[in-house]
Amino acid sequence: MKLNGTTISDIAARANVSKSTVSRVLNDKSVVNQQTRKVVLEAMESLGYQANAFARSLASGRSMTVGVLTQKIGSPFYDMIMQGVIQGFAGTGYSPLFVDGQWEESTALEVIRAVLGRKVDGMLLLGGDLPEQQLNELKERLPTIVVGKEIPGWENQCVYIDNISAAYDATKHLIDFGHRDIAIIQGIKQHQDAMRRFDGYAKALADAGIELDPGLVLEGDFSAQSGIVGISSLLMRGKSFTAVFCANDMVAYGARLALQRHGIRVPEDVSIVGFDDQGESAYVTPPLTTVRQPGTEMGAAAAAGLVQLMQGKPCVLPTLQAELKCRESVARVLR
Amino acid sequence: MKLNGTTISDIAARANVSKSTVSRVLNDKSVVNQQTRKVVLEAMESLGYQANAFARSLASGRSMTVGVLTQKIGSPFYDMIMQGVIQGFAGTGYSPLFVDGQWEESTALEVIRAVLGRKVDGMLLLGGDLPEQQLNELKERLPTIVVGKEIPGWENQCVYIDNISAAYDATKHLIDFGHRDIAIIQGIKQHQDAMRRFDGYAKALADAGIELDPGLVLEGDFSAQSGIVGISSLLMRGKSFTAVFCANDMVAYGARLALQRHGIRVPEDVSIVGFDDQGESAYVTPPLTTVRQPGTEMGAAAAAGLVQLMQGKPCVLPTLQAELKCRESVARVLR
DNA sequence: TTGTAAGCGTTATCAC
DNA sequence: GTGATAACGCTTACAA
Repeated sequence: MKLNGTTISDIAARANVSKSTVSRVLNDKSVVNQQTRKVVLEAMESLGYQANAFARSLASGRSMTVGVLTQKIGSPFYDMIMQGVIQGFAGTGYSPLFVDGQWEESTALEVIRAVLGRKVDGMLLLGGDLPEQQLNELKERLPTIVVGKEIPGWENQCVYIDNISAAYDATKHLIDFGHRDIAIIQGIKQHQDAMRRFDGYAKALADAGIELDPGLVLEGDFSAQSGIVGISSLLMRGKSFTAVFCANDMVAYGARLALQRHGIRVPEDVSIVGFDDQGESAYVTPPLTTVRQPGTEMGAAAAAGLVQLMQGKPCVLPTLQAELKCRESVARVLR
Repeated sequence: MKLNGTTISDIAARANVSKSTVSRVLNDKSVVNQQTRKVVLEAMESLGYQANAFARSLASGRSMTVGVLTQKIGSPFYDMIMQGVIQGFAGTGYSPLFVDGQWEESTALEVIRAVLGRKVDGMLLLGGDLPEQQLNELKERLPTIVVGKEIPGWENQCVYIDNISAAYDATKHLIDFGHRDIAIIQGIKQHQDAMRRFDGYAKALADAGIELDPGLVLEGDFSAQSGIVGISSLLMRGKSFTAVFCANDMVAYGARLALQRHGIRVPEDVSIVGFDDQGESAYVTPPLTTVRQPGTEMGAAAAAGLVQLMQGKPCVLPTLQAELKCRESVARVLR
């Protein structure tokens, strides 16, 4: 790992060729004499040459960098996606530049500006709620793909799973196990995923001929704390229920804890299903039945698609399926 | 959010000044006439100017970017640190460029090369085990700070907590509660943190006059699975123990699950303490008693220190303390 | 306080 | 196949 400031000229001199030729072998595109190429390569090797990415970008107009806007580095689900994104770009020559929008529109706009100043060749938006106009301006300007959200008019530039049918399946699973009084603790209200998960829940109930009881739908914000609050509210009001569908796994953890605090057993007395299948969920007690979102695959698919787009090729994004992981937090209700 | 390719010349023309002047107001450093500055600023505003970071870096030699080598984006503890790093750089003008070493030396070296090609002004190393020589070459070349690890000869360039005394405290807590047969499920063997946590455990036992029973020390790798395996091994061999100190929280989750599978209650029959205090730990059942590592603070401190270093100032890194969070996974042993 | 001009390390366009 | 040479957009002495 030599760490010097060797430039293209140095190696040109060393190899007795012109800068142009060096540049050619560097970019591998145009044809260079086998022998010449070899000499140049050797010169690079011995001088420990490392191309200056800035000079390259400035001259070529391409940065080989893509901006990745996250909403909160550190959230379990987006971490999976980020992993996938990293994997997806590995070996493509593009480097992801992560910036964090912190769930705030103004912050998001600001970091996007910053990243545009770095002349990224493309943009990956992980979740988040940018105003439509900004979104479209972005899309106009450079290849952009959105992960974890469906946006009208962005067909083929969004990677997401069908939250409605995933939530439908989760709820139906509960119904199949004999549950009828199924509570739901929701995610952040304006959040697209949260709304769709509710819709799926409602639809499953409707299809099973179960009337939706507003007293069983609780607000929440994707946090464990909101799971605790949700259960407490239910209990305090004396609502009877045998199952809870949680907006995500963190909410499920909180719900499970609150239940146990009240001496209510999971799954014997109350069943729980979560959403996301974050890493811990297979190991909590009882192991959580939850909807697995293929986060890694989503990230990787988005990255791959973006690379296609940046190379001017059309891109086809796969339709990814969520999958219900049946573990041990759901039991058949005794009748 | 205008997204055009306006350059310094455009705004120079618009403001009837030279490029140099525009550059001056851009960099805020040298003195510019109040009136002139105002005109230039207005021109920038109206044209939606966004400086080209590459051209800037190429000309100035500074990139205002720092490379952050992570070991595995997505691991709970490093996520906390990353959060802190992002916060720490916010508003400083520097942007972190995250690259992932994947716990592999060759990968790490490769991504470091890549990041050096991007002419980062500094490096932040989050954990990881680079060979000493590479490390020192790096340090020679540019401001570098290591987080989560103590390296001899890098005094004042490492941010870490004292794992030995943290593990000592955790173990002592168990001892204070009357436990004497305390098992430990370790982290990855060569890992510095893992070794120190073992040392702290051993020291606490020794200080309490408890002989260390090799049959109670289990290998592990920081995964939940290794927690399960550890407990199973203990049980299979019929070892008697009343407490388990786990290398991290994931291991603790696994241990707790394995215990429950065997009908052993936590904390009534066996107490557990973890390490890290990842976000879920306060909400699992029972809420986990664990050592809280101030990950966010560590990341932020490292970032702040690096900024100092990059500006040629000396930096003082704070000594951060781990803290035992007593929750509900530890009980007094009945005698 | 402001302007001129020489780079910074590459790529890209022409000739040769 | 290869080599000049002009960009690329900005910073920075050096003058004015």
